[in-house]
Amino acid sequence: MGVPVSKKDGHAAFSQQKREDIIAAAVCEFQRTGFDRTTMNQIAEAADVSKRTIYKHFSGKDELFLAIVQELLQRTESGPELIYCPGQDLAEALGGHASGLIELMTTGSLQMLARVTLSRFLARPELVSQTIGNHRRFQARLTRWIKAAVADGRLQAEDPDWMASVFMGLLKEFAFWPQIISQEPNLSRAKQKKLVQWVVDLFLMRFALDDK
Amino acid sequence: MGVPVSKKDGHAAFSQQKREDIIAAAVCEFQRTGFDRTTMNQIAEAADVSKRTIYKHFSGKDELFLAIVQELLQRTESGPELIYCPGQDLAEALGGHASGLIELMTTGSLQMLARVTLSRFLARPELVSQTIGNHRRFQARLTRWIKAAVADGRLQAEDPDWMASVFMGLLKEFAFWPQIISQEPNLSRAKQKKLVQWVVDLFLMRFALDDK
DNA sequence: TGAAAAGTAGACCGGTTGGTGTACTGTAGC
DNA sequence: GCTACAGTACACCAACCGGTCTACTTTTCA
Repeated sequence: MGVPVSKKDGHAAFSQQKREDIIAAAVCEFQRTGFDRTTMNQIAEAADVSKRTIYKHFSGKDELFLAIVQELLQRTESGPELIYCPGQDLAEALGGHASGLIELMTTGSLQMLARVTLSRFLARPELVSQTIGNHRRFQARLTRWIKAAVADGRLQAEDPDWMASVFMGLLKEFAFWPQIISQEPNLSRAKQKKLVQWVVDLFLMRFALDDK
Repeated sequence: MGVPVSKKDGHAAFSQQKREDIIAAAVCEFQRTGFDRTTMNQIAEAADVSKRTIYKHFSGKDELFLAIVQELLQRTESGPELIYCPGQDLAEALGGHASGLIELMTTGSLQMLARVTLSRFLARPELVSQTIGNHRRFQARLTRWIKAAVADGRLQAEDPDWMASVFMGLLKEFAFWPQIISQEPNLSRAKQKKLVQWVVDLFLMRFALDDK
């Protein structure tokens, strides 16, 4: 059941490769045709794998989907780090983080993943709590950083979750939603930079306690 | 093909009623079970109509879906009006508009419609350009208002689309996306009010040329 | 090298579903 | 009553799809 992992590590290499091929193909096909309209045969063919092999790795279509969600979570959660250090230049730290986030959001493969999972989550809302849980999860790092900065007396003592949402909301409004929904082209480097600067500026103008 | 309209008006009344019943039922069922999992039989039963009748009105499931999207567009586009008047209190105008938007976003039936259409749009991106077109369409009114205010010398002369997106993005981040995706409860009246005030405040602090 | 594990090809099945065909009723104008 | 058209009831179909089975080959590694 689940992932077949041999006792000896080396044994899994070939198998692991197949598994990844399947996931990659599934993501691609789900994105192209949507979850319901994508057939297992289609995925097998795209992965260049026998259909039976898919069922050796995953109990069924649903588990395949879950594996994809896990992949998405892993990728977003291993995103840009953000650690608060006293005396740190706030603008610089925030700017770096924002750039990292935008980089992540503008990755083609991540966008595809996001479309697939979002589409399914909208159709079956009960899946959200079962897999992702709280959507604030995606701003946990930022929230933690803000808390530390507040505790250090450099940001206003408002609700850190609120503050993080302001920050993320602005980034997403320009660098995520239009691309995900309307398939607008990614922001150019120049526009990315301008956006980051603008958002960081706004954030600090509104929430910073000292200007330096 | 299309809507069957008899030569004599009176004749169409019954037919028209049936058509509306079908759409209403389809909306309801699509919301409950999602597009793909909703069957034509199910819709027919919910509409208290023979399945054959559905096919007399719509060529198939897809056309039924399009009719529903039209309904959604109509409802959002007949949303809160916003007209610029010289000498107008900017904060008041923006605040009123924001409240209207939030009211719309927190309507249960609209949220469900949004989920159905969004889910489908994410799965079949080509439908977006065929139906909604540009996503800025939903902020057209606000953009027009901003343009007028800029022309009147009361707002900074930045890109009005950008400014409108900042405004809308913040509202959506708190009053739309969490509810649509994670099924979070709607904002309480108090929180709504606080959000509106906060966003309007921020917007004017950043973009207004005079403070009064 | 050889046995166990993994992968393959493709036939197969049961259930579902969008959509039709058909024979019928109800109604409204001529 | 006749014609035309909307609606109805329901059997029916062809296609599809998730998943299984089987007999077979390939890979892995002790």
